[in-house]
Amino acid sequence: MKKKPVDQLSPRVARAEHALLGAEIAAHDRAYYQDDAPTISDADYDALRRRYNALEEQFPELLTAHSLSAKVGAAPSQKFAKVRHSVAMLSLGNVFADEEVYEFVARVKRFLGLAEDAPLAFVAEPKIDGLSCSLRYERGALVQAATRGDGFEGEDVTANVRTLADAPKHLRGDAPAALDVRGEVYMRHEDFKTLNLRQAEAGKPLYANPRNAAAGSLRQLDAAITASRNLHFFAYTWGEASELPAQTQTGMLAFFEKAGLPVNPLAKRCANADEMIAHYRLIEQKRATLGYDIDGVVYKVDDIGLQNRLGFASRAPRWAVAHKFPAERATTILRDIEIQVGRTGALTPVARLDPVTVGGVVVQNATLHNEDEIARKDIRIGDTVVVQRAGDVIPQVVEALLDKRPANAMPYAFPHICPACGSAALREMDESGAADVVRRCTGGLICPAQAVERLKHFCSRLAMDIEGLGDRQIELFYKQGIVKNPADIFTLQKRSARGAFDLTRWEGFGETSVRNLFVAIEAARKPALNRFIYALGVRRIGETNARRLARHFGSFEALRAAALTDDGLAEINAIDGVGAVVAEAVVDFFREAHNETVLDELLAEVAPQPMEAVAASSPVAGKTVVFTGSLERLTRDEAKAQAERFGAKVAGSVSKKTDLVVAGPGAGSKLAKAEELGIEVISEDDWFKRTGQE
DNA sequence: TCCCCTCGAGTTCA
DNA sequence: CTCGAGGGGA
Repeated sequence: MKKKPVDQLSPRVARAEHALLGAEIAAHDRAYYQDDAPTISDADYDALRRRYNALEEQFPELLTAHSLSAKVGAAPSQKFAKVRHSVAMLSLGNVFADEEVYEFVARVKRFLGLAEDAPLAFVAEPKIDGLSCSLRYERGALVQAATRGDGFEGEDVTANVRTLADAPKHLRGDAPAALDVRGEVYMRHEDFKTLNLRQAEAGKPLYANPRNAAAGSLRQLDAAITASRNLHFFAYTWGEASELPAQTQTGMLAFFEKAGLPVNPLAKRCANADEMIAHYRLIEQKRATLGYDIDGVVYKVDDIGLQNRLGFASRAPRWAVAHKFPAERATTILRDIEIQVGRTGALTPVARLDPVTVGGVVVQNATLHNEDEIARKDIRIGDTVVVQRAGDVIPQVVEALLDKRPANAMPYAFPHICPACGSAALREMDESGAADVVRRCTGGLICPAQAVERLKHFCSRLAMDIEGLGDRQIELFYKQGIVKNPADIFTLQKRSARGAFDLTRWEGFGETSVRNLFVAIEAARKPALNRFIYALGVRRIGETNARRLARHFGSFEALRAAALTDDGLAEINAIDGVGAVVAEAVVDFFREAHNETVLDELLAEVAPQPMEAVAASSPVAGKTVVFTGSLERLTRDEAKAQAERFGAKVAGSVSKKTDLVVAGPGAGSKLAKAEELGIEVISEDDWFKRTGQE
């Protein structure tokens, strides 16, 4: 059915269609997000969405009728219980080039204090493109299975995993009292094909790729459906274990195999980087004939003792890395370049593309990063461009194909005024005269785009976490003029009661949802100090720096008072991890006259909670430690990593700020200095005892 | 002064 | 998830 262009509709017809579309999209959203069973194709869904948005653009009054917005991205499915992983399921670092593999090996050796040419064995195994799962075995019996989730908490899919032939109910032979077996649930190509044929016959939607099919099949309410999907499993690592049956990765794989768990046959022990890369090439060659999807090769240090010594950097283990196959690419036409204005005024160019499938996903937008990026790649509107999904997720424009460029294509002129408020958009210079890569709107307080983005940030999950005040609601409230700054959120109810406006008459805000919104707002009146500081959106103050400030000052008043004095600037600057630039940003924020007013208004409504004193969770927390002499059980890097894990700060030299010196044999001047200053000196063994490691 | 790591900010899609 | 830049150790 061909629909009339939106600009030919009467407002009445538009309203009716908008309402119908809203209901339809909401139903699809529910099917997709909550039931894991999309009822239409992505393309059809996108068409509905586009039409819906076009209606709103043409008839802005429809924005008040937003029954849809409240539901999008709403609470995840409740049908699976949550499972907390006792050992987190982390992701891996990625490398793409051979060169980086050599660097990885060198980095590992350096951390372990090994010579460059010292022997060190790794295991190389295919990286299966499925979904990670943790299978808990107690006394050899499968008792629970959980998805990865966010790495810390997943979903309980025990009933479904029990239907997998690859997941034995009982392990063969001797098994530890408790063992989390981890691996990948995946679907083979032939099963994927059969499944989609069946879906098509039943008039059901097709799965985009085997991974989605595996994910959709595992997260079924009815385990009988999972059983019919013929999912497979490879074991390749473990989480919590009462005891380990082996001391190496290869040993563990052998144990898995003996216990009746499938292990990928292409896992191979390699003596050095050259062998690892050779095995990568071999796997790459076999990729097409494996019968299942893989997206790279994983290298792990074989020795588990060494794995433990290496430990984890912030997000990923130091002892493993994924060598990814080159990202899949596609070509499409760049129709337009749109400029978005961020909370800090940053102008970000986004490419609007003709829809194209890349790696099983339809891509229509891709970030172009910044002005220089567009110029460097000489990307022009109308160009045929190559698109890839970086790290498998974020689409990016790789290059423009010059031989397909339309003759009239002009170099892209990046706007020098803000598209939202018309203010000049400038690139800040640092002292050396180098221009910042980002061009920023200077409209600051008068720019509506920045104001809205700041409000969204204020309400967001990691900040004030006000449920019911999502992006759409904030845009609406701002547009309607009832929320202009953060304090306005907290006076909504009062003003509503006075009859300044009636939310319940705005479609999409029934009495219940308005009541819930007000409850959520009330609940946000006593935020944790760190969240409150983060919510203010001070430049350069993200989650971590906000926490550092909160911990140091303990109360908002203390922070604010300090920011207004010169000594305060120095004090902020002295906080570990906070330097001159960040301290300056904090002080600038509090000294801005408009911010003072906004803060006063906000603090009349909200009481950020003082922080409890920094928890002394370990005996060395908060202490400054110096390691000296030759350590026999730890390398310097390890010692440092350990100390930081226990909340201590590591310094390179002994001063009166030092709390503890850990001295090995041969300690010289540092030890003497420590004794001179009367600082406590302990041995390496004492360190292990002190930190409760033995 | 250089280099490495961490942090902030911005973004996509399903 | 990635890029750029700040912070801090060498």
